[in-house]
Amino acid sequence: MTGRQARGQARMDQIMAAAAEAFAESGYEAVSTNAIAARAGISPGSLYQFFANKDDIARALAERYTRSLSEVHAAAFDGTDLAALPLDELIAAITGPLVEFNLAHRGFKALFARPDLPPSLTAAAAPLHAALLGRVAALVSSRAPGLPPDVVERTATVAVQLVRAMMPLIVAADEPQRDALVGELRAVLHGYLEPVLR
Amino acid sequence: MTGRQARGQARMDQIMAAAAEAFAESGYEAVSTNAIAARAGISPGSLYQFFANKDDIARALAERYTRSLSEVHAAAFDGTDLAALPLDELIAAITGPLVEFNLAHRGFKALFARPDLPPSLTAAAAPLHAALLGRVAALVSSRAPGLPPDVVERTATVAVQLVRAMMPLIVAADEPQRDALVGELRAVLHGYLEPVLR
DNA sequence: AGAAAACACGAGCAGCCGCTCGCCTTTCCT
DNA sequence: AGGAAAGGCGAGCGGCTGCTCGTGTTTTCT
Repeated sequence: MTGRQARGQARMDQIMAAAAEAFAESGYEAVSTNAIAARAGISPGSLYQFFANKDDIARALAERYTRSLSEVHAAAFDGTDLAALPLDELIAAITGPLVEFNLAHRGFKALFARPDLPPSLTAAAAPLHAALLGRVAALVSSRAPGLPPDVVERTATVAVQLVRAMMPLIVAADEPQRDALVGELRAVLHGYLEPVLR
Repeated sequence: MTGRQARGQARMDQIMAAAAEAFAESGYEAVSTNAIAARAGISPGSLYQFFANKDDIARALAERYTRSLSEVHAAAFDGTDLAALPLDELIAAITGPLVEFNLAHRGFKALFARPDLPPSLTAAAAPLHAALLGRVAALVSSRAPGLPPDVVERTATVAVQLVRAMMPLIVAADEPQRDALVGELRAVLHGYLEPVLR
């Protein structure tokens, strides 16, 4: 592989970092490509040497987030034997890494949480979301073996939605309040799941 | 009051209806003013005879939604003596009208649920949101008199957020699934609130 | 009837957007 | 050393957007 990989890769990282910041501040479509280039300290032309168009930048960012988040999922779900844990600890073991991820990558929400995201982003996020749902559903099913499949899936959907709903509150809060809100998230999940899992 | 109130008011309603549809379909900034005018069957120039600019259309829509929703709130909270109701019925009495409102006005979410809405909209929605929070907080406080004020407020914030989180799921679902999801919403609220209210 | 106000039109303006293209510089390969 | 690839630049293009303005029509006054 010849080519300028060191310099080029560094530029791509610069651009993606600048884009992530800008998207987190102002949202995807409010940010112009020229603004991203300026923020990265390069010219508009240089930006298009590495990315085909604006969507491509988002796609690359999404891919990076997706990879990172899927590692978080793997660590959270495949680490210890979750089936044996008490519900409280199960919830804490899964929500903990998710909260950390969202705190560390604040641009993530800005890209994926919007209601009208570009199709390329929906496509990029779909497999990850489906995998997460599947993992949660498997967990629900294993802890409440008698449950009909449609109830399992609905329960998983709602649980995932609850986490996504509380995340903006948690991320936006300052440190002292944040821990309390994480506690509330766990209380919500516990209150919802405990009766279902008998 | 002289002037063309009948014709003019009818035009304003046309424009707002067209805008609400378009916003619900594609989101606020994806919709051009020329597209709104075309959809309303009038020229771009005519549109600007009734609205100062694009934000003004959103503001007028928001105001209409706000007024309507505040009536819903009033009916839901001030109707019967909620303090005497069992928790299940209290939750049902409040969530019911809210679900109905969101089903009837699907443009509402499109305008207010976006993370980066124009400042004029945030300003328009803020008092309503604050009032809702206050009502919920008052209810929580009256049912758990010993609770510290900051806990009351946090509980109300979370409860409101839970409703807002489940609403997109409910609105997007088809009829048979919808009722199940409304049931889930109530189960979530019950599971969360019951321990807090002892 | 006649004047004035309100309504309606639609070509087109200024401005921004995503993106290109011609030209130069730096880095790598042999 | 010298050629080729990769990186870098920034003026500016085509296109779309929110919005205007001159002109013409309809309605409501006295």
